[in-house]
Amino acid sequence: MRRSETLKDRLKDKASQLTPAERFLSDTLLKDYPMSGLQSITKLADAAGVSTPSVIRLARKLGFDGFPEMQAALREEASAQIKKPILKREGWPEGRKDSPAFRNFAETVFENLDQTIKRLDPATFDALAKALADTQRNVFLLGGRITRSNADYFFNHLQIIRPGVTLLSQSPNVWPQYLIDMGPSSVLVIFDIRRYEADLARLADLAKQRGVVIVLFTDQWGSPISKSADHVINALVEVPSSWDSTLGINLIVEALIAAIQTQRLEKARDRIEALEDMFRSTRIFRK
Amino acid sequence: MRRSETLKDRLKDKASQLTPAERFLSDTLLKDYPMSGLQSITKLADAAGVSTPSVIRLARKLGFDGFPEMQAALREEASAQIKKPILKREGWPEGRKDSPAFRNFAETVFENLDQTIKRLDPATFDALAKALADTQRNVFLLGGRITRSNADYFFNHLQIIRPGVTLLSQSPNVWPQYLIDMGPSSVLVIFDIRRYEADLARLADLAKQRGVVIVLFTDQWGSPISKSADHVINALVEVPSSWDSTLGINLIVEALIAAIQTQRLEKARDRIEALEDMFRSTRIFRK
DNA sequence: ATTATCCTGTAACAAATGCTTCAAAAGGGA
DNA sequence: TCCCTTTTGAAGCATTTGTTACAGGATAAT
Repeated sequence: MRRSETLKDRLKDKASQLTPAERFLSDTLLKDYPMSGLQSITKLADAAGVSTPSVIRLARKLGFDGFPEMQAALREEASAQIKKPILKREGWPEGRKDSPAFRNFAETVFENLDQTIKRLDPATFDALAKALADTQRNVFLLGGRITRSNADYFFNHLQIIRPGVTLLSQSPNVWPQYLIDMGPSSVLVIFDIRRYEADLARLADLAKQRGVVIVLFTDQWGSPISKSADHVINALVEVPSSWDSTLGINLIVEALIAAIQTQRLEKARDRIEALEDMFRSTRIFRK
Repeated sequence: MRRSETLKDRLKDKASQLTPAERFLSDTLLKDYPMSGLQSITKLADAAGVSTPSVIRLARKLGFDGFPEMQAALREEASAQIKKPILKREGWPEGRKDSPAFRNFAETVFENLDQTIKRLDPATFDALAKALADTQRNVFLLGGRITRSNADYFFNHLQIIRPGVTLLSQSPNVWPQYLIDMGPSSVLVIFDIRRYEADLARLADLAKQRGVVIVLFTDQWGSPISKSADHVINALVEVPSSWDSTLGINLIVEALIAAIQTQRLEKARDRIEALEDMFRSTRIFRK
């Protein structure tokens, strides 16, 4: 018997061989499919007006070892049905010679991105874009040991788009110098994923006391900073590797950059042009 | 607003007040929502890696009397969700309020990643991983104005995994100091996407003359450096934004990191442990 | 350092669940 | 009608589940 057979199908196949009591059950199972089958055996039996042994007999008749097995199959089935990805991709091309490890890695990354978007609260995203586009607010960014590059990437773009953006140094002992300039109209963007860093949490607390708006980019489990943060972005980071993947974080960062840029389109354009001019006139290495 | 609150919402509302164990649970619940919550409390606890009492505590914190109550609510919820949209099941979930711009952006990124992988030659990937795992070779990395963060990200990980890794300064006028140490057994990894930078090409040429193996991460059109590069990775970077997306590059970088790490597993482990020790003994900011 | 607080898992327990046995109904031909 | 087969639920049992109490362990505060 192949595994891909759905419970519905099995019921239909055996329909003619069912006893009256089993028919009641089948009816109940199909009535609120598949949820009715996910209750306890007692509740299901009651709902169908039969006894619990009848349920077990049906499960066996359908080819399962017992009721829990049937329920597990049902759960699996429903899970597969519900779990439609937002972002779907076609399969791998035939005849590719890349390693299973690579495929596995890539597949996981895709799922992570999908889940990251699913868990993202659109309101949070919009609020974030708005706050970061507001030039009345100063923006400070800081990453951890691994996420410092993500912070840098965000900083790099933000700095081009708008004024008042600062990337904090990696050395905690100079943070106070930045803290002194933070206030209620400031935004502090912190990146902190697994192996959460105590120093970052400490800084977040101090900033919080000064009324700073705190934005946190973290993993699916959430850094301790979640407690004091005003906005939290949870990105899935787990991949088959000794290292975590920050692609989910990058996705949101890039989307934010696009949104912010759009919000201050005209102003940003002038700024960028001015920047280009300066770049052109300060080349050193040339020729 | 009372009963209609979904478990997902409750989790989000209380997210900041959750303890670590509860965060693991929350993650597990959301991962295969809502099916993961329909198992027995034991299975759920196991899947999340916590104890059963923690599950009950979470259920209570979310406003339920106990685990069965929470499960019943979940079942109700799932039942409603399944029987409602018979047709419109795929794509973005109903009732999401995010902007069309965001959707568009996310979908484009996904296609880019997909295409980037399709265009990647597995042989190139393997050759790259092998070369970068070889400690006989010195590795130098350098990015452009935007891609410097990607270079930094790669550098950050490589440096932890293996010795002999150098990130070149952004200032072209100090590059000669690095060039002097490059030879036929060196690898130079350059990131150069649209708005290709002449300085980078110049450096690549000089390095090429010294027999350096040149690895290039670029966009779909290809930086001029492609000509002198030994290995080229083309990532799609175009998104509905004023800025290019470097997610494709990051994907390959992360996959490479995983592959390299795997290749020198034992040696890397010792190195990482030694690093951890040093980190622990050099904390400054604490208290 | 020491204390207090919070977090979390172990262990014990009660309450169900899932299953087996068995005898009573319910048909179904002679 | 009788006898035989099939179907069914009641009762009892072992397991598993959901819950409580408690104590070790981690954190933070003093």
